Amino acid sequence: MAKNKNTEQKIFEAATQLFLEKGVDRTSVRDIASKAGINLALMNYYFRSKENLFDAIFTNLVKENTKELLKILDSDLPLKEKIQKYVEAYIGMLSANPLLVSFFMAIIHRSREKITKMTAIDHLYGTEKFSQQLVDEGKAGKIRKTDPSHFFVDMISMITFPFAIKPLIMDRNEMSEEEFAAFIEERKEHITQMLLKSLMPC
Amino acid sequence: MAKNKNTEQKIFEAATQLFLEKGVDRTSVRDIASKAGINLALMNYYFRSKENLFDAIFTNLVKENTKELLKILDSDLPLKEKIQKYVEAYIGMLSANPLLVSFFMAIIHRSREKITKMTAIDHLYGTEKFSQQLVDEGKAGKIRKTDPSHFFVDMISMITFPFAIKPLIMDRNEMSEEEFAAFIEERKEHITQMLLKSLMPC
DNA sequence: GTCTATAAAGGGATAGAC
DNA sequence: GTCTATCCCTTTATAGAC
Repeated sequence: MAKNKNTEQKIFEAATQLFLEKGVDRTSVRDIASKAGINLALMNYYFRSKENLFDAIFTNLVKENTKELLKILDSDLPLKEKIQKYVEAYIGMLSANPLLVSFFMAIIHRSREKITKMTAIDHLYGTEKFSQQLVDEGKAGKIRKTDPSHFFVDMISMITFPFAIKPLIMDRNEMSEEEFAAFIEERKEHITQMLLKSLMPC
Repeated sequence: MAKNKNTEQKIFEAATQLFLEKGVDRTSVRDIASKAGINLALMNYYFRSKENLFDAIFTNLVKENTKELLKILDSDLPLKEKIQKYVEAYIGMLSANPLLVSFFMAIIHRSREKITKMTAIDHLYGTEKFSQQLVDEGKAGKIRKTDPSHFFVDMISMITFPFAIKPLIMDRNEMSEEEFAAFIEERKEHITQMLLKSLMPC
């Protein structure tokens, strides 16, 4: 841990990394203190409890990583361009944070009860303007009439799911890390085409 | 727990249910013993350790629930019919076991290191015959030339991912359990059409 | 095969000195 | 704000009686 950070930051960053890698329930407060280079009493001093620290980290991870994505969805870009930009930005973000999806999936299972009460999830599933755009263009006959709920689910499924099952994909296709990265890179164009094709009236 | 089961079964079934609901790391051996109506020493007598019990349960869950799906993928059905049957059977199976995907996602995160060594995952990602079929029909000009790796990932992403994020979908779309079930039911036809359309030469 | 009792380790959290 | 020492609880696993 770098010295030019305050203690709170050091704890926060050490815990973030450990939670992402080992999972919340397999990371002890002692692990966090050790990685942060402090003692375990300080975690309680700054964050009151491990669960409270987890809440803060979860919120931060969601907000930090979805900012750009929400901007795209809420922009005035034309529909097809918006889809292309969103897919590209989302996959780009996940490539830079390859454990994020798997971690979120684990958290949804772990914290089913409280997750919908955490306001951060607003950032994970924002569709209002985008949905309206889909409906409008469907009515105008520019695209095939499309149910926005299904379309949005299709889109985020194809974008994110491969990251969640990365170990399986790599193993079954005998891929190296580089090959997996290339596979994911291919999906930017692949998913965009798939989605746009589904919108075509034909 | 029913009395007409032997102790090993009672432990196995109690643990399966608890692991699915609370997660492996949030379930204690005491929880399992209590739910099974026995004492905690018997878990070690029959399964040696909690981790060993988990391995057995994971393997069983995968094998039991993928049997029919593999049969379809390995059958001699024509491609389009096979896709339709697979999507329908997969969604049907997951609707009957709504926590399965979320549990698997959590396990992939928890057990990244050993998961590819567990032979059960062969059952989760079997594509040989199906891949060949896609390649063959592409060469024959019956469908658009299609990369089977991407196609298979698209398919299982759209089928399974919505179950993993069920709490988010329900919350953001203000759905009841029944409405979510209906949404999922709609996806059988929706996903099939989406996949078939992507194969069309047009 | 099933039980009680307990060992041995690790967990989160806090008291109190500095 | 940071530390050491410690409390107290829960965990997994085992020993040994029945």
